[in-house]
Amino acid sequence: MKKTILVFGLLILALILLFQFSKYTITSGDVSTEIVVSVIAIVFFFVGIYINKKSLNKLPSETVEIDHDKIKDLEITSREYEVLQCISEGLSNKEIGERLFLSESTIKTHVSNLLLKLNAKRRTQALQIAKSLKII
Amino acid sequence: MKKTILVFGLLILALILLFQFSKYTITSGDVSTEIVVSVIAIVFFFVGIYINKKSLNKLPSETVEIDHDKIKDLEITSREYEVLQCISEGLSNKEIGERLFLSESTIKTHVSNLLLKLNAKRRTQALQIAKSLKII
DNA sequence: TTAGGGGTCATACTAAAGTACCAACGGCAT
DNA sequence: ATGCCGTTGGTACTTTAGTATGACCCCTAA
Repeated sequence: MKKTILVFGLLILALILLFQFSKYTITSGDVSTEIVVSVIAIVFFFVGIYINKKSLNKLPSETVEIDHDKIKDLEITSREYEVLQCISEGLSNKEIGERLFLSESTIKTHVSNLLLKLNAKRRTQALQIAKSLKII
Repeated sequence: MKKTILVFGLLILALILLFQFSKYTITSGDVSTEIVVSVIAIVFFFVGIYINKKSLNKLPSETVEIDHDKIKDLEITSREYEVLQCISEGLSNKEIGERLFLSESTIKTHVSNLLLKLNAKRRTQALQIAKSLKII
């Protein structure tokens, strides 16, 4: 946090200096206007990129597109997919049953089928596989 | 793709116009230098942000930064963290033990401590919590 | 040197997960 | 209408996960 303040402080200082410098050079006529304008443009262009990168790092922005075709390829049914989503939320079979108004037996059936279709031995492995396949 | 070319074409055109406009206004002296420089700075600042966003969208860029401070805050030890990573790979306690050359008992101890520290009831829930905390 | 923390391991137990098999119902296509 | 498939649910069982407790070792800070 202190580092961020320091960086931004130096940045603003540098920009003010650049600003004053450009004013001076343009009015004095030592350097051509094109070059000064170009320098300002380039500097602020990269400042924009830098600030943008910083702000993007703070938001997570998890843009993971779900591969619906893959789900169909694996012959995962809609119910099974619902159960898979519940598993990824860390719910137990009992809790999944309560959420979907089904018995724990049914959830076990769905989970077993899911493990077969995802070729997993455990629900945690199913999660890892499903993520690598961009299913969840 | 055609859209991208169109957008960039218009952008470059606008920038050239802005460039010429700034040259004209500075040399003619109608508008103060400060304002022209400010306009150029602001415009290129946002152009930088825009270009950066565009380029970032093209790469998938799974930039999930791990929050090491959080790990320390939760008092998760290095061994426990290793076990957590193994869990996220879908390994069983036995398999984790084999990978880390430890007994299954030890893994169970670490897992239990992890669940306490992450305030989770199950390993799947621990995964979900750890992900939300940007620990894994 | 002693207390505390991290790491290791064990036993004994309960709870949850997972497997196997069976059964029933409804929709849908041949 | 006959068969397939998805969905639901059950029983019975094995395996894995998780808890509780105690023990030992090593290192480090007080």
